Amino acid sequence: MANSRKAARATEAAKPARMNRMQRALILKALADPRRFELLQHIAKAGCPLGCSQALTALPISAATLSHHIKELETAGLIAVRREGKFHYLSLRAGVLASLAAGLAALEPAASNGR
Amino acid sequence: MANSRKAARATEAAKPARMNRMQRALILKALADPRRFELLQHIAKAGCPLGCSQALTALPISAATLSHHIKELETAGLIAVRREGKFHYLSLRAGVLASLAAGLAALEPAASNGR
DNA sequence: GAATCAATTCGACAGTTATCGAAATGTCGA
DNA sequence: TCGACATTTCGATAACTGTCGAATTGATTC
Repeated sequence: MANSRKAARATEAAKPARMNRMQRALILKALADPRRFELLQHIAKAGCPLGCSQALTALPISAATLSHHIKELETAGLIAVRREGKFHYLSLRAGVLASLAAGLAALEPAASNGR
Repeated sequence: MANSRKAARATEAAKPARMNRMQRALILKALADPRRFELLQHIAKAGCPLGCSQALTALPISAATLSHHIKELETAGLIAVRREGKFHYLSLRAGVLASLAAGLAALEPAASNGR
């Protein structure tokens, strides 16, 4: 037991860590809502952390709903929220989407083999 | 000549075609349910097309529920159902998961790569 | 045709979720 | 402290979804 293989955290983004099914289900559920996906896209494209107000102007939803979606994305581990006084800034958490993508792609049987 | 991408149609699985957001939302929704994901995993692992009855013995759900999940996966375009007389066989549709995975991975800003 | 098995559809129910307005919390400047 | 602004929480509602048993459709065999 004691599989402590989590110490290699040097460069911080190139490792698609394996994720368990609970985590995966959370993430997929978070991504499955179109508004939430759109929000995530905005965060991803922004380059710098995105302010909530900017997100609010970019999406046709109320502040309450935005807050709800932010919480979902954060709970899923997809984004990080930096709270700085009055403002909150949203940014992608590196590696999570890559992990998921790797896991999904791995389901396919290598594609180009004959049958 | 300019469209050399179309010419590579022979082997037919190595190019992640772009998918629109409606399609993507459908697929993500289909994947977001744990049972459905498990079913998809079974189909993927099976190698040969999986019979409904086999799927039914592999999952702790009723036939009605299985049928519902199969329809969801099929509607999303994730699986193909070959109907052969009394029996139906489920198989992965190649390229769909890969497409989705590519799209998701592309959201991340390539992290530590010089690009 | 009748019986049988596989799969789907129907009708219903329980649990979840996206959404909003209103109220509350928290932060900052005057 | 007060007021203005950003964000969250609360309460409620409508819509959706997973689930099942029962009824149905469809194919095969007797």
